[in-house]
Amino acid sequence: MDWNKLADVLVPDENVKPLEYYEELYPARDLPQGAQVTRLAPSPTGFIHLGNLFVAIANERIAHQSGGTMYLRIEDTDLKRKVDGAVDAVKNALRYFDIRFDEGAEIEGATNAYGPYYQRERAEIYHAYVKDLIKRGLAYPCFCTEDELSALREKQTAEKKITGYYGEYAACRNLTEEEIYANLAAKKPYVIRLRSQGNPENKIAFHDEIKGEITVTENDQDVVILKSDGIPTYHFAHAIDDHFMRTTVVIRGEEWLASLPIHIELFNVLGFRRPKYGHNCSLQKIDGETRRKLSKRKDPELSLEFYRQEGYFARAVKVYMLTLLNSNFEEWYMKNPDKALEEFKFSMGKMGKSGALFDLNKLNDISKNELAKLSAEEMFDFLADWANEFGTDAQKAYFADREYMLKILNLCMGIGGKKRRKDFTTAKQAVEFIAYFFDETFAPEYAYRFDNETVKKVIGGFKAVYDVADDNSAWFEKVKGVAAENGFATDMKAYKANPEAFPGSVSDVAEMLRVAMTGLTNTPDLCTIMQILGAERTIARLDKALASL
RNA sequence: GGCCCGUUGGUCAAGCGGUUAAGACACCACCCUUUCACGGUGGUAACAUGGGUUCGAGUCCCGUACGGGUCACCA
Repeated sequence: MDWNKLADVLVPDENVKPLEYYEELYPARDLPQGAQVTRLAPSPTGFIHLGNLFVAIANERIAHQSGGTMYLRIEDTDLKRKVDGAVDAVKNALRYFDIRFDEGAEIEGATNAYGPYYQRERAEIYHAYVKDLIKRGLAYPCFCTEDELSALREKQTAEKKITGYYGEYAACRNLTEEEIYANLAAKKPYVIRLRSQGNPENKIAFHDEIKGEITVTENDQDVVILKSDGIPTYHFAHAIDDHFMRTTVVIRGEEWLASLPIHIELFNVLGFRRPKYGHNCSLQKIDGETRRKLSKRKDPELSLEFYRQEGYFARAVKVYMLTLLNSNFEEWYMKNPDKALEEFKFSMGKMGKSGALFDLNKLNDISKNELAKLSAEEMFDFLADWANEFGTDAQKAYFADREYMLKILNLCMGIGGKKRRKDFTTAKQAVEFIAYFFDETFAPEYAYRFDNETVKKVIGGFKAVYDVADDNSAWFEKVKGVAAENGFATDMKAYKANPEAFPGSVSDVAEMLRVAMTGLTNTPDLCTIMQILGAERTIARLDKALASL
């Protein structure tokens, strides 16, 4: 077999440059000692979810805290899945979470010296190396059809053999020169496969940056490296691109662990030095009885876009991701609540070895705490931005009167008090929560824990003495007065000591008034709410509540 | 099914041969309290399982079970 001739026929010289050319075009990066080069390499499906962000944050930290570089590469080798605008979607989603790329696809102002960053535009490089492999007898054309391959798979399954294209099953591996040229002359479509030299009996010890020492078996699959359209498969593109883009660390989901043997062989055969790998466990979710990894298809609610729509505070999501990513982050953050997240020393070794279950409770708690750090003005902007993009018209209108809204926010956030309140978890929830401050959206569902007669007496009694000019203590004295008139305990200690002696306490009286005013049982200080609403609307609401009884 | 990875409270998790087995979220109770919150204190609750090794095992080894991942001209 004349491999040189075959290589020339399959990949004519005029289509590629000598291999040294590429090595010179993409020289080793000039970076300080220890600096890491990482990347995010999504396929442009337009869908980016929490798992992507999870990996992105890890890659970003590893690169930037070492003084290195992170770039964005687009794995668009599968045109069936390509979606227009997907690259912008990825960039926007990540920018929302403050993940910045130093170079790569669509990254303006960067040198982008290692591009192109779209794999489809890198065909020439792949072809040059495919040609080299063919010359060396390490790759060959395969003319098997899809039907033949699935027939093979069925046969192997029936015989309980390992499925795949390997060894004796690799029919095209040993095609004669005549057969190959005949097939080519007949214009049969073909792919290029690797002629694997491995033996799965051989185990290789491998150090994974996250999982530690693991064992992998040698690859013996003659995997496709170039598809019939001349575009490489992921495996081949990964080896070529991460070599020439001079990636030093590849952090990717653990679903790639299974194909690591292929990648190891590819790097060996190409004569490239491997990057370090860290295979990180995928985020999981409970699906009925079982837990499983987050999937694009099944979990659209875990799309990053979902978090924007819900109005999650970006920093909160990031903090949550970090607590899942590095087990010692949470402790560090508790000790250093005011430091920049970037000051935390991120380490791959601290990444979990088993998949974490996504916990909305925890995220919500973090969100409340993060949001409680904002000023009223910052909160205004955050909520207004969300409402403008996702809110109803009525909700957008909330923000027309800035002074009024700031009063509400100061109250709801507990600004000026000893301790901040933590009523808000997301922009959406917050905007819905404050709906009762606006008559257009005030739609109470009164639910009292006392009978109508009592409620009527309480609300009526309070209305009779209410004066908008009262300060907080005068106001509360009146609430107590109403309580006393109706036999309710005005002293919590006395009430607790002997609850049977009273129908309820001031607390219950306040709750009735609160429900009447807001429709809710948990709102900030009622007195201030009445002040913000003003005398006229307060009376109107009390009347409305009375009327409903 | 083959191969790989994993298994500490409901959830996230510390732990690297000797601990009363941390902490956070959630939950419960109590305290504080001028209503709602915030906050504080305390509580319930865990090493999948069977064998080894060892004076001693959550920690090391082997098996079992269970869970996850993967076996494409998708990434």
